[in-house]
Amino acid sequence: MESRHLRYALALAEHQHFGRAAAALGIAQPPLSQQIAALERELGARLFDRTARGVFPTAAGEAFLARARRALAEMSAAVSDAGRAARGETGRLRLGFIGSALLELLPAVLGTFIRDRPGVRLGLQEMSTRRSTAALLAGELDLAIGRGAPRGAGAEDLVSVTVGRDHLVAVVGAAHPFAGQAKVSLEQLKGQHLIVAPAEEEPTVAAWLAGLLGEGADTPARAGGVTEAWDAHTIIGLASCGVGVGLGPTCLRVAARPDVRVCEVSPRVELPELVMSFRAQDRSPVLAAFLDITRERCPGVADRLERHLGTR
Amino acid sequence: MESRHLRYALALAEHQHFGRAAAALGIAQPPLSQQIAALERELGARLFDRTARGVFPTAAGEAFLARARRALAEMSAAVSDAGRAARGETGRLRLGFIGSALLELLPAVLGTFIRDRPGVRLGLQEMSTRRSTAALLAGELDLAIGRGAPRGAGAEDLVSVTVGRDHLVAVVGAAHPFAGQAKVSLEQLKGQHLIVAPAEEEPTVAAWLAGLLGEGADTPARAGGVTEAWDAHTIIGLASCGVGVGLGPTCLRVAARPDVRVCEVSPRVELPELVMSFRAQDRSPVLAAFLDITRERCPGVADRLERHLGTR
DNA sequence: CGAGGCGATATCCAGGAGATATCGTTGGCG
DNA sequence: CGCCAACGATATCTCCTGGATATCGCCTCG
Repeated sequence: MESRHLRYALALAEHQHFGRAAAALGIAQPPLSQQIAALERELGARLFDRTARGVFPTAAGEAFLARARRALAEMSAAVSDAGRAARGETGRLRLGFIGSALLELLPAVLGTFIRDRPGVRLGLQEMSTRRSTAALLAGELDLAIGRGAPRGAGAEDLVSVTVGRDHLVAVVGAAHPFAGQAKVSLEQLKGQHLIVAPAEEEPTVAAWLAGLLGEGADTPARAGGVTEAWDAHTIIGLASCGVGVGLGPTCLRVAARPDVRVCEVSPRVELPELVMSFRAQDRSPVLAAFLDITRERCPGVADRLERHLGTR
Repeated sequence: MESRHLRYALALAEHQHFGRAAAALGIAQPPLSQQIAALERELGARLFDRTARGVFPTAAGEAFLARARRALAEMSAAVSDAGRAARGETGRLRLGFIGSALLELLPAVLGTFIRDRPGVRLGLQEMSTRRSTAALLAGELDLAIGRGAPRGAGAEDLVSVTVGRDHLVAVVGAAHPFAGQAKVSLEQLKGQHLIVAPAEEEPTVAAWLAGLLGEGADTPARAGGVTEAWDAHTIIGLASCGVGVGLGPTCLRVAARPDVRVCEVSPRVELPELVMSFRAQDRSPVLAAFLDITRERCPGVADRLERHLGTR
C-alpha cells in the first residue's frame, strides 16, 4: 500500500464520484477505479458502496479514511518540519561560553537570534574555555566561546574564529587611591591585593599574572596577595567594597557599576582573544544561522568567518 | 512523495548503512541511494550525513523521521482499523426495540454479542414500532425490533424476519379473583378494568381490544375502563396492586413478579409477531454479526433469516 | 423503452523503480 | 606511504505497473 492509495480514497470520499474525484486528482477515471479496487483487494474489505446516488464509504471505509487523513497530515508535516529544520527555523543550539561573552558578544547576537528563530531551543551554559572545548568535541555543545584558540587533541576538527580582542583593565572601588586615574602602571599594581579569575580555569591570564608578579613560590607574598573570583560581577563586587584591585578583560567596563572605576593598565597587556569555535563538519543550519547573525552584528568578525565557511 | 520514501528513510536511519538497510528492505543498494537522493531533492534538504563511520540523520532528518514514523503507524493502523471494522469487531449498532424484546429476545442475544464484540458501540433505545421503523428508514437506526411487519412507504427497502410469536395473557395481583385460574375467558374480562399499551403506539393490540370490547364511542364505559401503560413493568406493577387486569404479550411471564399471577386468555388471542427489521442494502458487518448471533441463539429464527440473507 | 450517466473492464503505452555493473572516495592497515 | 577493502554514487538496462483511451454493462430517469 502506498500513500497514493490514501490520497485516492480521500478524494473519492470527498467527491463521492469516481469521475470527479479522478479529475480532481488529475488522472482519468479508470485508474482511480483500479487503484481503489486494488486497495480494497489488499485490505480484504470493501471501502466504498457504489450506489446509484453516489459513492459512500462503508464502516470499514470510514475507519480507514480517518486514519488516512492523519497519515497524510503526518506526511505533509514531515515535509514542512524537515524544511523548517533544514532552514534552521527549528532545532537546538547548545552554546557554552565564558562569562566575558555575556558582556558584549552575546548581547549583540542573542536578541536578534531569538527574535529571528523563535522555533529554536537555545541552550546557554556558562563554562570555562577548557570545558566548553571538551564538550564541543564530545558533541554536547554546538558552539563554544572561550578565550584563546582551542588546542590539544581534536582541535583540528574545530573551526575557531576570533570574535573579540581585548586587554587587561583594572577595577577599583570609588574610594580607592587609583579611582581618579585613567591609567594604572604595572609598578603601582605590585603592592596591591589582586582579584583575578582562577588560574586553572583561565591559564592564559594566570600566566601573564605570574610574569607580572615574578615567578616562584613566594609570588603572592611579594605582592599584596591574590583573590580568585569566578566571574566578572564578583570581581567588580569585590573591588567595589575595597577588597583589592580587580583585573580582567576590557569587557569588565560593560559590567561596571557606578561605584567602581575602571582604569587602563599601562603598558597595555593584550589578553588571549575571545574565540568562537564549532565543529568543522557541523552542517547544522541553526549553527549557520547563528553564525550569519554573528557576521551581521559583529562586522569585524565577518571576513574571518567567510574565510572558514567558504572552505566548508 | 510516496510512503515508500518514508519506509526507506526509516530503514536507513535504523541500520545507518545503505547496504544493510537495502538488504533489510529486500532491494539492492543502488535503488535505495536513488530513492533517498530523490527524497532529499524533493525536500530540498539533506536528511542524512554520509560519514565514514556510518549514515546519520541530520537535524532535518530527525524531524522528518519522527513524523515519518507516525505517518507509517497511522497507515498500518488504517489497515488494521479497516480490517476490524470490516470483520465487525469495531463499529456501531443502533438498535431500536419495543419493550417486549427486552424480555426474551434481547437477553438471549445481547450478552453474547457484547462479549464477542467488545469493540462495538451498542446504541439501545426503547421505542414504539412506528418510531423504530421510521428511524430505520431514515438511517438513524441499524436494526429495529417491533411488533408486526413494517408497512407503508419505504417498507420494501427493509428486510423483516419474525423472531417471536406470542399471544395475549392476562396479569392480575395475587389477591385478584382470577389469581387461582389458569385461564381467563373473554367473558370474564368484559367487566374488568384493563391495563394495556397505548393505542397510538401499539395499534394492533388496540385493534384487537376494540374488537373484544365492541366498537363505538362508549366502549370503555361498557367494560370496567382502560388504563394505558407504556411498558411491561408498569402493566405488571399496576396489576399487582389491584388496579385491574393487565393484558400483554406472552413475554410478560418473564417479567412477572412473585406477587402477580399470569393467566392464559381463552380462547387464545394471537398477537402480531415480534419482527426484527434492517435495511436490505445494509452490508454492515456489525449488523451481520448481530444477525449471526441471533441465528445461533434463536434456532427458530435461523431458517427465516437464511432465506433473506441468501438473496442479498 | 430509449438515452444518458457512471463505474468496471480491456488493451496499450511509458515512466520509473529496481537490478547489475562499475566508479570514486575514504579510512585502515601492513 | 601506499595498497586494499568497504561504501555510497553513478550509469545503463529491464520490466513492472500506473495511467490513458476505448468500450462495456448496468442503472436511472424521462
